[in-house]
Amino acid sequence: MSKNLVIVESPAKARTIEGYLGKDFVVKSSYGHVRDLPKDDMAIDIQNGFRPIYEVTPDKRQVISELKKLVKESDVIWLATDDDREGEAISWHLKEALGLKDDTKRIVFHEITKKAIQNAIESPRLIDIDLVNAQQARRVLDRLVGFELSPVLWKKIKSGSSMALSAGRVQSVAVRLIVEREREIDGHNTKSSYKVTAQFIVDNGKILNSELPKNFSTLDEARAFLDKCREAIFTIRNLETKPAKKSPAPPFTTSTLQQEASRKLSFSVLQTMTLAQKLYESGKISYMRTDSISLSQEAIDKAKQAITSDFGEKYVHTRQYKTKSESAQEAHEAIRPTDFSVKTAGGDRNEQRLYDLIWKRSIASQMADAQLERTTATIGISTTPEELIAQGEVIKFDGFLKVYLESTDDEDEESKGMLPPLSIGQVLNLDQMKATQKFSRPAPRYTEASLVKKLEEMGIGRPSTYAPTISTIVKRQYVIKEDRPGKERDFKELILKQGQIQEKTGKENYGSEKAKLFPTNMGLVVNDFLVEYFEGIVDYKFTANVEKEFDEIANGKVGWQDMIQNFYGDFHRNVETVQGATLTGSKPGSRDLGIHPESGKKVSARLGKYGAYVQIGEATDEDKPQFANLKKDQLIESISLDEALDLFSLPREVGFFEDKPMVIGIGKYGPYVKHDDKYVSLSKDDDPYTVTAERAVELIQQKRIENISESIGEFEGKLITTGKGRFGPYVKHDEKYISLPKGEFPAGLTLERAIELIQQKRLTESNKYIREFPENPAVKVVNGMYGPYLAIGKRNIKIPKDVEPASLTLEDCLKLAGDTGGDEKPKAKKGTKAPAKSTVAAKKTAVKK
DNA sequence: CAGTGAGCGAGCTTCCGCTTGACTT
Repeated sequence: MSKNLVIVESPAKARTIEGYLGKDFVVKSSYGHVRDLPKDDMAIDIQNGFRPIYEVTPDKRQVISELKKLVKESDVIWLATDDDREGEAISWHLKEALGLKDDTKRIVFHEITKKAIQNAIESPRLIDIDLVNAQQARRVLDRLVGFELSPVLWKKIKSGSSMALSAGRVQSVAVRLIVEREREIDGHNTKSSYKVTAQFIVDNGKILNSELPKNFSTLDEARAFLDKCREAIFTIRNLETKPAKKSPAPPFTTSTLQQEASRKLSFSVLQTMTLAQKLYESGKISYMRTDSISLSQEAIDKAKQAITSDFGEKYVHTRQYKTKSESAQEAHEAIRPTDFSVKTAGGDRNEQRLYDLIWKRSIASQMADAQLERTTATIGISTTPEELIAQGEVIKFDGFLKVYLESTDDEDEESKGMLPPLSIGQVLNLDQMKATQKFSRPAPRYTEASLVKKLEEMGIGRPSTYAPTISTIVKRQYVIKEDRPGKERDFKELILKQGQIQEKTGKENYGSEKAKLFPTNMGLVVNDFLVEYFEGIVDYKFTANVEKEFDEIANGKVGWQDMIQNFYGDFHRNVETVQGATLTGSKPGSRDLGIHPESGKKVSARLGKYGAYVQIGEATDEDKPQFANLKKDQLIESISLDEALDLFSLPREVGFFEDKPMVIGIGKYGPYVKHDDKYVSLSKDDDPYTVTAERAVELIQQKRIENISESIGEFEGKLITTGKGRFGPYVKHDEKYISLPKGEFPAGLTLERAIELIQQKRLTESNKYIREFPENPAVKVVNGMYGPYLAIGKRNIKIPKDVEPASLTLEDCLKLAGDTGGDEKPKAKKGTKAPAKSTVAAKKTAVKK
């Protein structure tokens, strides 16, 4: 009986598969990639065919050493990493790192079913070195681009270790999309037109809504039309009923899951992925990082069963969806429940909500089309050839909509409702007709999820990187995700009622944004720089083009080094040129705004180390130039001279309080009110440029209240006091301090609330220590944020999953401490700095062993 | 705790893609 070791990428997958394979098989996981280029060194021998110098990733050393042990004990090794470019490379790296033979068995499967695994075991192949080379080309290209481009930004735009700038094939395009969308919106020319709608009352008091297919471009035209309708007779000229159908959407991929969870549940892409990961680890859903929309036959059969038992057989319509995406690699199934008969996922509320979404979408994908009937009524007007149109929709058979209709949070599909009974020739009674001014809208700003959608459409990035890419561009402060209030505008409306036309002006709010991505000044500057000097890299088609070349490598038609050489020549020359050149034109991120009307000095907006600012005068002037920061949200490229000069109105006196002046300013720690030599920070919602004296007084008084400690009552015979200390506002009772939760202040704190907080704190305290030992008070079993751990003196030791923390004895604890005890190696100090790196990393070829 | 931005230059930073568990009041 031979012993088998199967290596997959994910531990959850390993657990499942082990169950399918029986006793002779041990299934372990590599936890993703095990070797990579070192983090802080180019590690590519450019002179020698771009030879990459890999190392076992530090956090994978243990994985590798454990796998090595198992390899020794096994007769047959099966490399079962994902069936895509990265997966093939992981197998190859495993082979190299574990010292396996070239003929090690490589197996692949696209679904985690017993049958699929057994089939795979029956038809092993060898590692596909061409595919591995395509991955190496991808890796080397990304490293070259990232590690040569980023330093150009440090040199030409801003350097500094905190919030370092960076550029890369994926992130820079993501930023570009956001920047260009913002400019599109900025340049949008709002046009208005007048939309005509009419409401009729039919025999039995029911209402018929209709509209004119065309809009009028001016108020006068709209008025002329309504004028004609004043005395008109309205007749049904035509009634047409057509069957229609709606089909369900395919089951989720990573990207569509992120979009839907964003729209329906308002989750961020990171939140969605974290929840999905939990569902995956607890065995509730299939793998969540996938670009495939197909389901295993087994899953389809199970879905069919579930639909039949829940809704009946006529609701079943199984389908196999095929991806339209060229970049899809389809190593996994679409995202689906592992068991369709399970409707609850356990875990917290949001896990359940996400699971519900996945369940519904997967089930719906295997359900019948909805059958509809659309009725169109054409309404003639006796005084003009124009016609009004009324449309209604009736669901004849709900099909998959049954699953969606159950959901309360589905609002994207507004149903049109039914038309009242009508007949041709019927004369209608006009209740009122309106011509309402409508404004054209610019393209919408990106949300995280719509950005992911766009990137996916362009074939940029992978399911595993969508969420991290967004984190990167936010962390670099190229973009910011936030809400912004809208503006108000007037709109005109003409109303025809009882033969009279009335003109009305209404107000509407427009342009308010929620959780949208906006470019920052830094994002604009870095993007413009890259577009100007490295257009080839931030070109939207760059990834698509290199992907084609990677495919050729994978097909064995092109050598990977040749491909990289071909790319690198021009790219590197360009890097050198831009590095060395004094940039033509003005410094990136600088813009002249005009002349200061009083002093005649030049006014300019620039990007500095601390952000964007406006400067009056030149550094070379006799007297020093004056500076002022731009407000949050103000962009260098769009600030006007007036807005810029307005920034110099700080610090300003807003008024007096208790005979002393209050001064508003902006300091190192943000906007403040200074009064009686004491500073009070403004709140986030206060604009220092417009804040009033009343508000300033309020802030000063609020601060006083917070700082004064006062007793608010007694509890268990001891005083409860509130106050503000080093760590913020607190409640104190029995010599113990409790920090107030965010948003709560001592000022409004009731005795009841204070007692609640004290009891809450006791509860968590009592839950915290799972076990204590009177014999040895230094040893405790503690419930920590990341699970139970053992605290012995100053050391903390994680308690293994298979140990029940509540039943540990003191001896167990000491043993646990002894097992994992002490031999922590001090990290080898990073070598004293190597001689200055030449521009290329040729030197690093010196063997690393 | 309540000012800084240029320039002089050393020394710091960085990519994309695959995975989860390490941080502990």
